[in-house]
Amino acid sequence: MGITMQQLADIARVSRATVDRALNNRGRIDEETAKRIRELADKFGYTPNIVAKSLATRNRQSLVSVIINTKQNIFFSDVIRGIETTAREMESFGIRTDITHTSTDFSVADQLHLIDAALEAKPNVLIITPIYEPPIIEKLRMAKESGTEVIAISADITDLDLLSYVGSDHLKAGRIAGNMATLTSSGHPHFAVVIGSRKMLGHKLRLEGFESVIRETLGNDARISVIENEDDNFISYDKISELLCNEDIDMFFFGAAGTEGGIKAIERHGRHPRIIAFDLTEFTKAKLKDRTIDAIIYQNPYTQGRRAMQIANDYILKGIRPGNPRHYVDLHLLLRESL
Amino acid sequence: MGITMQQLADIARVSRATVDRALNNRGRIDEETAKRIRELADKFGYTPNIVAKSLATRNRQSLVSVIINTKQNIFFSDVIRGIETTAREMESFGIRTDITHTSTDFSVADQLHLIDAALEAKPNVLIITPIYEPPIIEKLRMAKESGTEVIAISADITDLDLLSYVGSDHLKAGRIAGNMATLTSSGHPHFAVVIGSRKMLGHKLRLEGFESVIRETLGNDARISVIENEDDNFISYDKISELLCNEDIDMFFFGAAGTEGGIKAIERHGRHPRIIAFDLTEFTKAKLKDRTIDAIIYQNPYTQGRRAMQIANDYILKGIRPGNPRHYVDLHLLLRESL
DNA sequence: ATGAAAGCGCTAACAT
DNA sequence: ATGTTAGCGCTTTCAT
Repeated sequence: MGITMQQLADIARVSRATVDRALNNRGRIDEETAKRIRELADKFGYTPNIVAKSLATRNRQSLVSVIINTKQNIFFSDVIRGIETTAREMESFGIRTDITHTSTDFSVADQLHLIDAALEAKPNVLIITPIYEPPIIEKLRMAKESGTEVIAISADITDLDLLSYVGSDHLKAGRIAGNMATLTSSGHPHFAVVIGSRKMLGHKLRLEGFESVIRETLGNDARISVIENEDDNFISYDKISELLCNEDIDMFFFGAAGTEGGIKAIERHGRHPRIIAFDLTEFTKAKLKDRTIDAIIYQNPYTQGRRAMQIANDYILKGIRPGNPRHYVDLHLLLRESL
Repeated sequence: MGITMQQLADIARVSRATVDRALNNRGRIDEETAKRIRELADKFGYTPNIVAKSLATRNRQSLVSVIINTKQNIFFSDVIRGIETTAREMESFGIRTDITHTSTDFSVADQLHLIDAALEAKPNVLIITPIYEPPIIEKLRMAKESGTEVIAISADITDLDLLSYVGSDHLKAGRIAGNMATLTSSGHPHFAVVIGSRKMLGHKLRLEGFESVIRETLGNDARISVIENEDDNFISYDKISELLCNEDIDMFFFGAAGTEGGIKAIERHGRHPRIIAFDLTEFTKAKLKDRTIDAIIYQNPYTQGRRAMQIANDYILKGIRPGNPRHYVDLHLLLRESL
């Protein structure tokens, strides 16, 4: 435990207020004394007591605003749980959290409105799953200019100076799936990768990751078929049914939505290819349990929510900006016995 | 944000001190008023501000003592990192942490001495990797009686009323390894499980977990050979060399130490069985990278350290005792691409 | 440019 | 049995 502000003030023969001015660059202080105090602080290893600090500033209520879609996906309800748990812990520190749940898929215009509404309250940090469109990006840029830092969660935005992106490394997720695929197959396997669309960055990256590992490991001994199902279970069902009529697939990698339709098609067809899926839903969990699915790549939604909040809190409480603005949450490979 | 203690006092028409007495059972108060205040607190949803609380009690310095062996295993240096990181965060809350590193394998007598030394300072919580011997258990029981709660980390103790055991579920670890084994083999596989000794609880459980999954999944189609290497690399090398001369092993599961010797034997022999190992060391990491090892079961040592400290802190700061005294940290299955 | 003093929500020693 | 008061380490307003 280092020295206190009062002790430092005594050493420097000034008052606490002066130490405060020197260390927090509040101006109205002689640059000489300021420098002297800073050196002394350094020498004696002074570190502010964050508990006392937040007690003192608790009237100056900080605010974190969160805009996230609840219903679209079970994934997000776990993200929200992570956010809420952390929010409760931070209340004692005088940090309030305002969560806007959006219950349906929303348009760019909708999200713009929500952002505007959230910014009214002048939050210190805005946590959002942004739609990747120019008007949104522009709006978020303005938010930052007016003093609200932005954290993108679960969906990245590259052309904006974010406080952080918190989410998963999709390329890596694809590589892990590919790694598992090579371990669980032999001979000249034929793999099928099912995604929503190559136009979606996350999906595209997962596919690339998968393909690259397969090529590096098996070269041309393996074949890869790609199915784009527009995240729709029925398209998924139809396309996979068709594929199975013509080809002998050894393993499926479901890299996005439409897993249920796809697996239904596989079951109807009566074969037992290996299956790797993405994310833990009621459905994938049940299918992992009954051994239909062999492995699941898990993106840790709860942790994503928690980390985003922790980054917001560290920024508000200690003024810390993360060294690396891309915060990738660990990806886990779950087997039946991991549950 | 709920109401403050002062507000509650005003509502109840008493002083803050009385509210304090009522809510913290400090006695010297009329049972009637106490009850009335508790009801009021409930009604208005009063929750103590933990920040103010710890500021107020920071002179009453709480202490967490830690006894852990550093050098024996890289595993523990990660546990310690987790402990130290959390310790630093808690300093502002007036919780000091005292870590005793023990640099070599130690005897029961050594550990008894260390416990005695640690207890001198009357810590609120003692975090320790206990040796499972009666004198140690007896000593820890006394610690608890004299007001020091005990957290066992990475090694469980069953016949003692611990604040918590933090570590991994060895049976589950074995089952995950078995699960991976079934996924990566076909036909009538022959598995070899390498442990230190069946006499060590953790090793025995991992073996049992592995065997049970294999039996459930493959029945008698699979064969399992067990090797006990006394955690010694040379014994490991010899026994595995011998095994490989006589048998055709499809997969090895290294469930404890002696992995390096064992893998050396396998490499000398020139075969390429699948290999699943335990824990992330420099060696296993390198072998996972170069594809000698296919998968690693990871016990999250860092998280173990962190969780143990969090449990200690919650107990000290909020008086919370975990509902379940067995806190199992998530087990992760790592592939080459997970690194 | 610097200091004094009040206050954040709580605990604890000291009255009454 | 209950109240008063002085802190805990910091920020902030108001004097000087």
